[in-house]
Amino acid sequence: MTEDTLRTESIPAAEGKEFSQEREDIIQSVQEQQPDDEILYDLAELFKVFGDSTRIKILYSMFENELCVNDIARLLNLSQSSVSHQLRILKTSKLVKFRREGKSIFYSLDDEHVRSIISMGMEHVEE
Amino acid sequence: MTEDTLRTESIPAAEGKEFSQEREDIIQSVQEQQPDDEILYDLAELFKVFGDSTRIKILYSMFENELCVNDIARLLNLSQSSVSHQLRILKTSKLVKFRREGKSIFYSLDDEHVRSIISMGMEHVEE
DNA sequence: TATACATATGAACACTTGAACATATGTATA
DNA sequence: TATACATATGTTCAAGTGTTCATATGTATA
Repeated sequence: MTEDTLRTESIPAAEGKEFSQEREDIIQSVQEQQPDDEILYDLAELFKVFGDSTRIKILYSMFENELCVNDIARLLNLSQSSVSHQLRILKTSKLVKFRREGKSIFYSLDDEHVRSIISMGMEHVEE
Repeated sequence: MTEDTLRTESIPAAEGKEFSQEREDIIQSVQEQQPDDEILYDLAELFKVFGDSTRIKILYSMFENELCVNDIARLLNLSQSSVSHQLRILKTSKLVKFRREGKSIFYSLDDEHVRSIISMGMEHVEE
């Protein structure tokens, strides 16, 4: 029973449980279920966009209304530049859409996913 | 018609649309609907936790199985230290729970909210 | 209790990022 | 087209953050 060089894992041979092999199987199973790294990377990038209080405030302000940049800036007491920068990020992530009306540009949430994600998060926070 | 000093807003008096006042009303309405800053701050903090690819990978690996620190480290090819650090963040945010079994500590997703949030994000990403 | 194993923690460092400021672009009107 | 308004963009900088390395704590067994 000299399995010392088999692998680095501890195998409690006395108990005969083969604990390590069980873990290996689970790890392999998880590995197969795990989405591609690229997708998980994109997923993290998505949440990263939600992970800033300024952007969350902006998103929430558009929960039921479309608003123009200046509206948001005054509403949240932010500089126009800051709002515009953040809106660009939200635009890039396809979280908001926009339409032009004269000199103003009206922004609104892009789809129901956005509302759902925020709502889910809210439920978790409000516990 | 010298309304120059009234306010900085442009009021197209010619059209008589009182555009500015309409915006003011909307802004006030949104302001009343907006949750407290503190809540939105917490919400952003929550999403911030999801907004890191390492943590997302860790969370996803526990989607259907409980795993110990070492499992995760090998599975995702991360250092034990890094996993432990990230798990602490996930623990603090109440996204994962854990139980001890001998020398190992098994982690798993804390509740269905976590799964829901990830799934919602996935839907958005997979478009 | 001495040892090995599993996990947690602390400190240092490189990297990322949001805010501010200045400026550019785009649009409507006189 | 000159002007004013609305929005967008580029740059700089301070603050925040993930990883690594070293080390500490906790647990089981000889």
